[in-house]
Amino acid sequence: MKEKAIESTPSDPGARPWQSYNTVYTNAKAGMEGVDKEKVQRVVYEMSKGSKYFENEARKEAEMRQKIERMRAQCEKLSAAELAHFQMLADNRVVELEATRDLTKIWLHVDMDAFYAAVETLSDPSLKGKPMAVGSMSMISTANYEARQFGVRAAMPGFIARKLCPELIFVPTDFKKYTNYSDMIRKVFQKYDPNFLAASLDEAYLDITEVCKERNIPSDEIAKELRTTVFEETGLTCSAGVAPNRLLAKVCSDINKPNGQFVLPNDRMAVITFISSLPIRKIGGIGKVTENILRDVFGIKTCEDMLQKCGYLCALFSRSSADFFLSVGLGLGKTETPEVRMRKSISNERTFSATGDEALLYQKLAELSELLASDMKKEGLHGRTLTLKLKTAAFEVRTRAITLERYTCSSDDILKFASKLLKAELPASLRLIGLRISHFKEDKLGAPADPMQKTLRHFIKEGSSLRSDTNDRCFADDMETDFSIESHEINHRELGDESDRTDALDTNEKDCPRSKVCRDAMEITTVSSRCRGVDKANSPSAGRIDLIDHQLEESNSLEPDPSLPCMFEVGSSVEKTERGHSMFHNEEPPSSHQEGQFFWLNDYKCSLCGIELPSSFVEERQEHSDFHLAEKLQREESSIEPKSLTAMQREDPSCLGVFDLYYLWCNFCLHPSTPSEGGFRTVFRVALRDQTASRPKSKKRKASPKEGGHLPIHVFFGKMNQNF
DNA sequence: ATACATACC
DNA sequence: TACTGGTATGTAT
Repeated sequence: MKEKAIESTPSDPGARPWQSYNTVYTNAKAGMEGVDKEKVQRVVYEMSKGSKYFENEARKEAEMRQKIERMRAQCEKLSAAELAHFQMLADNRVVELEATRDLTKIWLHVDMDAFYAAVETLSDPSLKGKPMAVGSMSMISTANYEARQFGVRAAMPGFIARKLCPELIFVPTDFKKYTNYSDMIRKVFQKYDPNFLAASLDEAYLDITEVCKERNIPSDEIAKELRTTVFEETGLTCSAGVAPNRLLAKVCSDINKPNGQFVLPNDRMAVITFISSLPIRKIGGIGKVTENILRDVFGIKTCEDMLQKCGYLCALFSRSSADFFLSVGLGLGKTETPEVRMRKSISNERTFSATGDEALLYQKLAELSELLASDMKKEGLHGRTLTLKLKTAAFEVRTRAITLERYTCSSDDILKFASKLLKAELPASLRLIGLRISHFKEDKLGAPADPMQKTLRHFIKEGSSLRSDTNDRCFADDMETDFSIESHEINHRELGDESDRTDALDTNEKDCPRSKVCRDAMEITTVSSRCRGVDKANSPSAGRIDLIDHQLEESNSLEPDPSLPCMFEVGSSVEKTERGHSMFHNEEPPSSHQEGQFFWLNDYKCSLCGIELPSSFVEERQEHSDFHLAEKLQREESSIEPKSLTAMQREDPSCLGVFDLYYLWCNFCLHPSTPSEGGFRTVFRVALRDQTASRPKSKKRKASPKEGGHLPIHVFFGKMNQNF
């Protein structure tokens, strides 16, 4: 009796189960061309099979299949009339979208090659040439190109990666390091487009239209030059894509990765040709699920297919989704630089080994609340909507949200409501808890909501270029606080000690380019005012405001360094006292520091001598700022809490309130590394000089006349990272 | 306004 | 042993 051997073929659904287990990291990435994909998939499958994670992935996959089936059915039950209707709608929309095509801009997308891994290789050159991954056994952030040859990829758990590549070297992530390098490359980007858009630590979009025009250099040479400069500055390679819009530029930067570039000319036919054969998955915003849906429901594989099926797309998707798909089909994308990019939420989450221990869970929640509140304070954010995120031991994600009566940034509030939300979900075995705050406070006009809060405008002379006439409505005339405005020219001497002042600056100029910057800043007209409306000596509002009005655009000499957001003055501005602390509170400043000289802190490191702040300094300052904030809030009760900058304040810093400034000083200056995300658009710099505090017993400095409980603030206008 | 899903790095 | 963390946005209710 002859029986046919049961032979598995690729069409047998159960024969090669690994083929159907696709995750983000089984997808191809730059540098994975020669990889045995079949083998990688098999290993990934074998390592994952049977786990909770795997089961959840299977569940998600099934849901996706269901969705696809639903949409298929929807397609089929479309009548001929309906189809004709949507087809017409779609055709019209395509014409409308085509009319928006803008080929006048040249966008460049820069993407560092294996950024984290490359940085780590710089710090430890022995890693060069060896397969290496940044991350842990749980998760890999980045793999270098050697590791990618084994199928090891970002977003792959380390233990699977090790299976694929037993000799793989793991390096733990060190965000501080990457942020440092990120600041360096952004400094380069800024030269080509001061308003460039940072997409992440290692990616940015630059509008190079102007540079190309001004220097009369083709875009490919600009790209080449930029990449060379980045390499010279950092030793890191990057790839670039040039195209008429950001969507295409992003696609282009991936084409000749690593260490390459691709230019798509500003020509409609070139764009159409380019896009037509492009697989939709290459487009940013189209991920695994969308790819599957578009392929399995509509048979769409390339961007060209989007236009082919535009009638169906308009029939089955929302307006915004359909528009996006049609735009992709036309090769359209954003070409303008957004005015301001405001953060919309802030969150944190932690994964831990799954537990149902409620005390433990509440403890984690408390930790997250503290963390979140502190992050919010750093950015001056106040939000109304709190979202609790949970991941069960089975990897199911749940979110529970509540919108509060009033805005808050207090960890007590957060914990209180987060606990309520959590309580309703217990008992549960959880492996992750997260908290998010959104719905931030911002009144549309960007004015301080506190009528008692003086804005910088109050301290600016009539006719000053910073004064904008449009907004006097913000400030009632009947304010109790009275500011006597005294205006005077200010020179070096007034800001520092009498002795050796000029010499100090001159001697140090070569070694410390910063000192030049500061000297220029000091040669500017100052307006100072005195507030006597608030009695408390310590109150931030009882300060004398010294406003140094300065037009950055007209003076390149004050070009601020975005990676050095915080400025202090040796010997006077930063001292260890009740309300101020010095880097050098237990010792004399190093000899490289001159009395009255300004220096800059970057990641708590001094720009002059590189000395690092003692951690006690950081902690003390944190407490200090919290103390004052709490005190202020308590005192002000009803009204106004400090906040992040509004669009208007960015535009016109004279809208800034005194409390806002104080807040910025407390919470921003103390966290100089905070603003490294995002571009460089914001318009000013703040430093506070506390003359009321008692002087340390420094031999170099005699106690200077006290200012009778006033708290002077120096404000330097200049460009700065937009995210603070 | 809330819940959940998708996407990106 | 072990499958992240932070932000934005779309979709559905």
